[in-house]
Amino acid sequence: MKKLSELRQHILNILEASEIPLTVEQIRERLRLKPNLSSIYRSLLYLEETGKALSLSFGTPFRFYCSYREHPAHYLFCKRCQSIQAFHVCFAQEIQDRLELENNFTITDHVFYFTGYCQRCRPFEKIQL
Amino acid sequence: MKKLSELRQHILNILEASEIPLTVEQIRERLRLKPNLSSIYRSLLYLEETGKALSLSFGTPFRFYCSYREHPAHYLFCKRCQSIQAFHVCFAQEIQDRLELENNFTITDHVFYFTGYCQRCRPFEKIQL
DNA sequence: TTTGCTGCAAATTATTTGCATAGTA
DNA sequence: TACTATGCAAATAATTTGCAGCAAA
Repeated sequence: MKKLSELRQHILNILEASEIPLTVEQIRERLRLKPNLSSIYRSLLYLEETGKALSLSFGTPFRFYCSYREHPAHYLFCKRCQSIQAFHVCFAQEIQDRLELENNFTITDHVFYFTGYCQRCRPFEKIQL
Repeated sequence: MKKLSELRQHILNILEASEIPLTVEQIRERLRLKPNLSSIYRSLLYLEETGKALSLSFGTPFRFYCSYREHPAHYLFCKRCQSIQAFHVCFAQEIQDRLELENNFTITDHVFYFTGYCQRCRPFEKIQL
């Protein structure tokens, strides 16, 4: 019988306390006794499998994790400084039902984010390339 | 002066011919003379930097690439068989302007997909975990 | 001649896995 | 006792990088 161990519960609390998705490193920073990274990865896998958490990436090589309680949130991801802002306008539901019907698809989640340049990084936009 | 080399042009053609995003391996399959993977990665980086292509991931450890010509397309991604379907309802523009203004953010792209179970994999949904 | 593109091999990095140990019902 | 969680070290896999040779302006 699988259990929501102390570590898993702590990680879930951290995810629920954050408005934006966190990396594994950021989760570890927020844990007092620093568990092994593999334990964190395994905990996150468990939380995903039990539908308590969700992982996504913004095109970066590493993943971000968020709780379902905070979800559905949607994000602005800065391509330069990799900062994240959340916004809470969700119109996915409007088309979700139609998509499920038209495509014979069972939708469980969605991911929606914009990428670009945040306030600080706007001046650097034109410099790219 | 950087150039759209033959390889880069071929890769762009492949991306533009595909309705759904492709992995690096899938791109390589579609190229007659099989170039080195690192050359493909470098070409894709170039295409991204010049705003001709875009990469995303569906939570998988590997990335998918698509052309801007096909973009904005949006996807249904099956968590079980990893198949992709595209749909073309886009309502991002409606809120994009508002988000840019409210958050002092310059939006360049967006990524939007639903995950779940496709027609074939629906019977397996309940079996998970 | 200079600059940039490609192949090859090695390095890098996030993530996963095997195994031994510790914790818990 | 039996089962699950964790730490540690090693493995894996996608991607990146250094460098030499090649092609093009």
